Amino acid sequence: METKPHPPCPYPDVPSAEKHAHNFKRVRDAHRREIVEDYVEMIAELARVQDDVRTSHLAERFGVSNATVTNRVQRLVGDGLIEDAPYQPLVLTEKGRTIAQESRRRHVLVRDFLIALGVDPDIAEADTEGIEHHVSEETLAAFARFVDRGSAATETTAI
Amino acid sequence: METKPHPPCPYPDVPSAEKHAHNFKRVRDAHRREIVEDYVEMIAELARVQDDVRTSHLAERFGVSNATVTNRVQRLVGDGLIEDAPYQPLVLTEKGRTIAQESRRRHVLVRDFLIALGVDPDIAEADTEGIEHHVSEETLAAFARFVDRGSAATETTAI
DNA sequence: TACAATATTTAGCTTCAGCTAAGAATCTGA
DNA sequence: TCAGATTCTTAGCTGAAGCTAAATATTGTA
Ligand SMILES: [Mn+2]
Ligand SMILES: [Mn+2]
Ligand SMILES: [Mn+2]
Ligand SMILES: [Mn+2]
Repeated sequence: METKPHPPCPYPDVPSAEKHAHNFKRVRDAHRREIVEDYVEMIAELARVQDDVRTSHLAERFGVSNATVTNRVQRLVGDGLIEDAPYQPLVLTEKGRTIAQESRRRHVLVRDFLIALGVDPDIAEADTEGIEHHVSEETLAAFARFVDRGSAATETTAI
Repeated sequence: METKPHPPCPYPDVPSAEKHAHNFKRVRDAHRREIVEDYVEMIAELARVQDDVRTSHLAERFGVSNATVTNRVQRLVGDGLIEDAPYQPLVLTEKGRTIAQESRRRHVLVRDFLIALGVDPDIAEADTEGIEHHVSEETLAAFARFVDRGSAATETTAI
C-alpha cells in the first residue's frame, strides 16, 4: 500500500527568505520585460489587420500619449526590435518578430485557458494582459494540458 | 437539439481599441497597487511566525535594500496602513490588516489553484507572486470552483 | 557607564514610464 | 502649389522604485 497521494496541499505558508527574495526578483524582471513584450506583440497583431502600424495607433491601443509611445519605440529601436525610420510606419525586425511570436503564443494560451476554465471571454482577455508576463513555462504547460484535455473531451462527446 | 456547446473558442483576435486601452489601464493600476499589497501581506505573514517585523526583515524577504524598504514603508504610513514609529517594529493598522487579509486570500487561492492544476508547488508559489495582482474576482471564482471540484473528487475517490 | 556593533533612516543619485506643450514633418484639398 | 490639418518628435517635467554612502539611533557587553 502507498501513502495517500495528496493530503490537502501541505505547502508551507512562509517560504524561506531566499526563495521569497528570488520570487520577488523574478516579478521585477517580468515587469521590466513587460513593455517590450506588449509593444512587439501589438505591432505584430495590428500588422495582421491593417496596412500601416503607426505610433498613434499604439498610443490609442495602449491608452497613453503619442509622446510616450515615441519614447518607448525609440528604446525598442535601440534594442534592435523595430526598424528605424522617423515618421514612418513601425516594422519589426527579425528579432522583434521572434519575441512577438513568443509573446503572442503565451497570450493566446493564457486567454484560451481562462476561457476553457469558464471565465467570460472579455474578462479572460482583460486578465490575460497582466497575467501573461508572470506565467512560467511549467505553468503554461499545465494550462495547455488543461485546454487539450477539454477539447479532447468535447470531441469525444461530440461523436 | 441545441447548438454545439463550444465551437473552438471564437474569441476575436484583436479587441476593439477601447477594450484594449481599458485592459492596459487596468494592468497599470494593478502595478500601482502591487507594492502596497505585497508589503502589508508580508508584514502580516511574518507577524504570524515571529515576534517583531522589522524593515530589515522586509528588505531580506523582498531582496531590496534597507533604504528602499524605509521609503516604501513611509508611504504606507502616509496611506494609513502601518503605524508610525521610527526605529520601531512594523505594525499594521486596521485598514492595513484588511488589505493584508484580502491580498493573502488571493495569494493562497491562486497558489492552491496552480498546485491543484498540477504545477510544482515551488513554481506555483513563484508564479503566484506576480499573477495574484492581475486576477479579477471572476477569474478567482473560477479558480475556486476548480479547486473545490478537485478536492470533492479526491474525497469521493478516497472512500 | 561607555563603547562597539548593529539597525535604521536620510541624502542624493539613477532609471523608467508617464505627462503636456511646442516644434517639425507630412499629407490633403482648394 | 501651398495653407491648414494632421501626425510625429522633441523638450522638459513628475513620480515611482530602486541604489549606495553617510548619519543617527539602539542594543549589548566589558
Ligand atoms: Mn500584457
Ligand atoms: Mn505585473
Ligand atoms: Mn505579489
Ligand atoms: Mn503575495
